[in-house]
Amino acid sequence: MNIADDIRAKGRRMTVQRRLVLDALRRTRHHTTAEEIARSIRARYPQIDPSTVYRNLEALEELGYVTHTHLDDRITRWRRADAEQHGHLVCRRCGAEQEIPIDILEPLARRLRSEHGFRADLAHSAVVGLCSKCAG
Amino acid sequence: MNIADDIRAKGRRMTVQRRLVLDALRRTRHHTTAEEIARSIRARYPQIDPSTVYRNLEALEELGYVTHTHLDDRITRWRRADAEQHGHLVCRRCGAEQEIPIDILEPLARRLRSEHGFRADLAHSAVVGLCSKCAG
DNA sequence: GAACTTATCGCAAGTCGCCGCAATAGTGGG
DNA sequence: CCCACTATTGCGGCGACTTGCGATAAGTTC
Repeated sequence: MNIADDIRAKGRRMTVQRRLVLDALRRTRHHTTAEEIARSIRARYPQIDPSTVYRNLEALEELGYVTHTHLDDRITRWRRADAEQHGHLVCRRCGAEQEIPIDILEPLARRLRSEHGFRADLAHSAVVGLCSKCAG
Repeated sequence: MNIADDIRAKGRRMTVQRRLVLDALRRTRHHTTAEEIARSIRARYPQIDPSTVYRNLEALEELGYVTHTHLDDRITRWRRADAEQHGHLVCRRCGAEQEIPIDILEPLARRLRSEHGFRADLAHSAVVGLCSKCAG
C-alpha cells in the first residue's frame, strides 16, 4: 500500500500541500525546521501558507510518517519516521549538535521503564550539556 | 559576598527589575515560565515590561543564578540554579511531567563523558516518551 | 555629590509557530 | 458524473518571545 492509500485508509486526505511537505522531508538528510520546509515549498508555490505546513507536519506525525524533536531551543525539528534512529547531544554553549548511536541510551530507557513505567522515546529526546570543545 | 555585590563585581548592575525577577524565582518551588514571572511582577508593578523580564532571565542565567530547560514544547522553563537538581520525564501524549532523582541519569552521563567527551547537564535535559498511564 | 560611562529599561515593531473560521476541495456512495 | 460529507486550506490574529533604539539610571571617578 502506498502512502496516499494508507493516508486515505486512515480517513485522511492526500492533498497537494501534504504531498509537497512529504517530498520536502524526503529531500532532507537529517532534521529540518518547519520554517525551512515552508520556505523551500513557498519558493515554488508561494500561495501555500506556512500554517498549512505546520498543520501538515502535525498530521503526518499522527499518521506515523514523521516525528519531531526539541533540541535546546524553541524550534521544533522534524524528520522522517523511517530515518535512522539516533540520540542527540546539544552543546548549550556553541549550539553544536551531535548524533550518537541509540544503544548508548538503552540502559537508561530500560531503567525508566522498570522503575517508573515510563516508555522513553530516545530518538525524540536530546541531552544538553557542554561539548568536548567548549568543556575545554 | 551577596548577590548584588557579586553581580556588580561581574560588571553588571543590580536594578529593581533584576531584583524583582530574582524574588519571583525565589517564590516558585519548581520551574516557571517567563510569562508567569512577568505576570506576577506586573500584578504589582505594571510599568515593568515583559521584555525586561526576558532579558533579565537571560542575564541571570549568564551570571549563574538561574538555568532553563525545554520540555516537550516551545516554552522555556526557568528555575534557580541552586534549586535541587532532578531529571524530567515528559509524556508526549498527556503532557504530564514527572521529576526523577538525578542519579538515575548518572551512568549515562559517565558514558557520554568518557566516550564522547560530552559533559551532560542532566537537570537541563528532559526525556520524552509515554507515561505509565498513556502507555496502557 | 556632580559629571560621566554605559548597562539596562520601556516601547514599538518584528518573528516564529499556532489556532479559529469561513471557503475550498478530496472522497465514498449513489 | 454528481452529491454530500467533512478534512484541509488560506487568512487574519494571537502567544511567546526577540530586537532596535532612544531614554534612564546604576556605578565609578574626580
